[in-house]
Order: sequence, then structure tokens, then C-alpha cells
Amino acid sequence: MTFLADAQQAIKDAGGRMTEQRRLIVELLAQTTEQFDAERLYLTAREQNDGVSLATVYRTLNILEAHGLIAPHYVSRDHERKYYELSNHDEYYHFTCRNCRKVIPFRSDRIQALKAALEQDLGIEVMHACVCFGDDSPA
Amino acid sequence: MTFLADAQQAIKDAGGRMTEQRRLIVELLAQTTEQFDAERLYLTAREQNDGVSLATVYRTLNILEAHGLIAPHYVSRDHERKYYELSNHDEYYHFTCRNCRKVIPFRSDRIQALKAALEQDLGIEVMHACVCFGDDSPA
DNA sequence: TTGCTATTGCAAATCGTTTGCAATAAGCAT
DNA sequence: ATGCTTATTGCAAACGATTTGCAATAGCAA
Repeated sequence: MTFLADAQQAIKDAGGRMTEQRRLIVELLAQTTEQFDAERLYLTAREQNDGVSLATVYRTLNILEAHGLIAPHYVSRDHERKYYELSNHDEYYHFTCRNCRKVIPFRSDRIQALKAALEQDLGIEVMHACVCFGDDSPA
Repeated sequence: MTFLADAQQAIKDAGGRMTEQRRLIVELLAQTTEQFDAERLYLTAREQNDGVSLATVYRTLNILEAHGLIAPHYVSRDHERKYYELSNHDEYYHFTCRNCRKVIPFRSDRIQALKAALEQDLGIEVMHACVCFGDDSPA
């Protein structure tokens, strides 16, 4: 199930049309591994087709988000821009380095264990959670 | 060590002055247990003293954040506003309910254990981390 | 092809937050 | 207390990211 196919389906299901601009945007996203924002995506898209407007990028991102193909990424403490990541990711986690501000992804099955334990402890189903360490304020 | 005293100290250390407006804002914050944003704080402050402007609220929040007395709170997926929480909190965590959107705080020493284990595993010092559960996209 | 209507680019609008400026007030020195 | 220096204020304009109104364009089903 490719990202493009999924997107195509989502758009069609919503009674939408697969335009040239949307195809380009979705193709670019399909190749994306890192997080991205509207501006960066817009600039990249422009390189291939200068008939893509920023408004269209925003509109397309909103559609993809609404259909769960991409999701906002809030690890970065930059509250100015809205960053996205693809939704078809494996379960993964990230640290943000206080010095270089880089987002460092990692895996650890310890976290799966924590999740299970918390569900047990608290009697809830964890769908999405944010756990904050440290008692000092982030930079 | 009261919040007000800490704030007073922080402002003084920065060569600042404790004005009537700042005192009011800080006093309101000292009584705050939930997360807050500039707008809500502004409206509350207005009830006590209608000579407090939104600009002053923003400026005061920026000072308090710079001095580590409050910290931005990014659990909420509302990327429109900037939410804060007091920094002098114990280590605590929160779930966001997908249905009612409420932020549910909780404690669990399991997380302290996870933190220690990750530091061991990865050879880093955890100051602040965000751990995301679930492979489906958040609402 | 034709026709209906979703989509586009543009520019103007919005929303939260920041900033320039002239007036005011903290608080130190007297 | 009084005066002086300068940080702080309120206001309104500026800002940057995102959204939206509109007339023109282009999917796509018949």
C-alpha cells in the first residue's frame, strides 16, 4: 500500500480530484523521511513545478492530515511553524538535544513495556501520550 | 520559596522592576494549577485591574519563561496558541483524552525507571523528552 | 466533447504574538 | 519626601504563519 495510493484513495473518498499539484506534493511526501513544514514542502515543490502555490500546499496538507496520512509533530519546541511527519511510521521516539536542537529518533522496547504497564496501572488505553522528563524548564 | 518571591527575584536580577501589573499577573499564576495561555491570563487579570494590557501579559510571560519560572506546554495538539505551565512542578505526566480532549495528569514511578533505563541504554542525560505512543495518527 | 464543480493562484484577511513610541511610574540617590 | 533616570506601560501598527474569497482553470463523469 503506497503512500501515493493511500492519498489517492483518501482524496477520492472525499469526493476530491487528483490534480497535478496534489500529485506532485504527495509524491514528494512519499519520499520524505524527516519531518517537514509547509514552507519547505512548498519550496521543494516549486523546484519541480513553479505553478504550485503556497495556498495549495497548505490546503493539501490539511486534507492529508484530516485523513490521517500525515500528523503534526510537536516535539520541536518551535511553536511558530507547524511541522508534520508521515503517519505510516513504526512506533518510534525522539529526544531533542538541548544544545544543537536536533531531534534524535530512537527505538526502545522499554517504552512498549511502559505503555503496557501504564495501561494496566491506570485502566486506560494508550493511543497517544506525551511523557515529559526533567524538572527544569526546557530551553 | 514562593512563586511570587522567585519571580520577584528573577525580575530584579534582570534589572527589572516589579510593577503593579506584573505583581497581579504573577499572583494569578501562583494560584494556577492548570495550564494557561496569554489570552486567558489576560482576561482573568482584567477582572482585577482593567489597566492591564494584553501586550504586558505577553511581555511578562516572556520574562517568566526566559527565567525558567514557567515553561511552554506542548501536549495539547492545538498548535494555534501557546500554552504554559508552572515550572515548579513535581515530575508529572499527562494523557490527552481523544474523546473529551481533556489533559489528564498522572504520576507513575515507572516513568522514572524508564528514564534511568534509557539513560543507561543510550548513554545520554535525559533533561526533557517526549515519548509518543500509538501508531495511529492523533485526532 | 461537454458541462458541472472541485481546485487553483492570487491577494486580502485572520489570528496569535511582537514591537515602536510617547507617556507613565519604579525605585535609587539625594 | 523629591527629583531623576530609565524600565515599563498601553496603544496601535507590524509581523509571520495560515486561511479564505473570488474569478479563472482544469478534473472527470457522461
